[in-house]
Amino acid sequence: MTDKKLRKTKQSVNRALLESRILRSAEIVFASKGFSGASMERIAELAKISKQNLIYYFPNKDLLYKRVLKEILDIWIEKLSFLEHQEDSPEEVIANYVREKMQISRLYPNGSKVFAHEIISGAPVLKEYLISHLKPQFDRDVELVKLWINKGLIEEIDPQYLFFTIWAATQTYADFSVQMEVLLGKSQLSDEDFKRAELAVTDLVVRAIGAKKII
Amino acid sequence: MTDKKLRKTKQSVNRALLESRILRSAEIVFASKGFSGASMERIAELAKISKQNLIYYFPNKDLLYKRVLKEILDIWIEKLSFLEHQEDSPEEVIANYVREKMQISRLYPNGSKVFAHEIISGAPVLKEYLISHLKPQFDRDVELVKLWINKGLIEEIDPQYLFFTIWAATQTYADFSVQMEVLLGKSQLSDEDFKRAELAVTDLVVRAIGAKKII
DNA sequence: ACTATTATTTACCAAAAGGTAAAAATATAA
DNA sequence: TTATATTTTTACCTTTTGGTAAATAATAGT
Repeated sequence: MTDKKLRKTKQSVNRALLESRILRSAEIVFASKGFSGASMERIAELAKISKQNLIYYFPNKDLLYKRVLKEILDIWIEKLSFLEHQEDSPEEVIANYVREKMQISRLYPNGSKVFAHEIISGAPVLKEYLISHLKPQFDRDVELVKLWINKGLIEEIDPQYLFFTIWAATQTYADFSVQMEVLLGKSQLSDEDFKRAELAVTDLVVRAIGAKKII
Repeated sequence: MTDKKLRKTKQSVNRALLESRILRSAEIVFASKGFSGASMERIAELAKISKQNLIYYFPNKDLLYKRVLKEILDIWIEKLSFLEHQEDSPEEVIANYVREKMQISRLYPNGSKVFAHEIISGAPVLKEYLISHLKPQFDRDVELVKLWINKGLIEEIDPQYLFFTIWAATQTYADFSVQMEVLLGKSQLSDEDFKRAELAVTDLVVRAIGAKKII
């Protein structure tokens, strides 16, 4: 008997496709309504299946919510490793970091919003994760920045608040996009807008840490 | 007959007190659960009255929500007028602006969070307000910054993105406070933390616009 | 003291929503 | 082709919740 799980049967392929379609739909609904405001009915509707069928794939709302959160966290972990490019100069590392973070806001606005809702609500689901995963990485990254300062590579700046600022300044392009659209008089932020934003934020941070301007 | 509305009878005093107690409770619940997740029952419970009694004061949830939003917007309008201190230097104006915005995050974290939930959710209630009130003020403020640049008072910087960054960097101390608490290893952010954050953000922005450091 | 107004409680309801159970339909393995 | 496993649909149930209606209590005005 061939392995049930690994064989790419018609069913297993469809299942994978459908699951990711559901996750995308869920992301959209959670982003725009928050956990409580998101209904399984609405998520199912977006995914073009029945509510009962949705429940067949994700037995309950909590589980679905956690899966959506996990997806965006996985992306962050994968792309936002501050220490991977230690050989680069501080400017390059930071510029790259800002670029990656901004890319995520661009490519995964809904996941970012779900995360934002969760944190603003007091991180009822993610608090443990923040403690066990994010904090250790944060502490390491802070140490690296301190090292840069001690070596005189960048200006004296509080590393912790530097990170908070970078996160806020990049995350805002996902979370507060509606406000920006209104203020910029556009119905949607364009690639151009994101490119300019990326430059503006990078520039601002690089200037602030006293590193040379890049370009 | 003396004016019913203006006389400070026992009832009218209690009413005012109770209404503000309700609004504070509502703010807390909307902040931590979002609009849909907030129940009238829970708000009433926090305000120590019955649900029916709550409904007597605020006939429906939408209205209550709008009142909570209005409160925080009024505070912002009152405190965040960029043009009021035109006689000051750019550094002073911006430093003052950052300080005020940070104060609001400090003093009204729940209102700030309610606003954040609303915007992240696509501003279903506030969109019109943003267009009619915020945009005009934004446009004026942007013009002032452009003037500064043209006069050579500050470095060339994109004014729009400068504002987005300031807002994000200050707002984050209200919205993402839980994340910071975890990362800083504290159960609550202290006055000291906010003071340091204020300095860090001010410093960062002031450096970035190429103005002299203030202290 | 009596009346009118305001505040609070009690009783109730309809809609929404998460979820269970089981039948029916479809696909896969032999 | 037939038995088995997977997927989808149908029917239904319970809890939560925003809200209505009306009775009761408390306060204010005369």
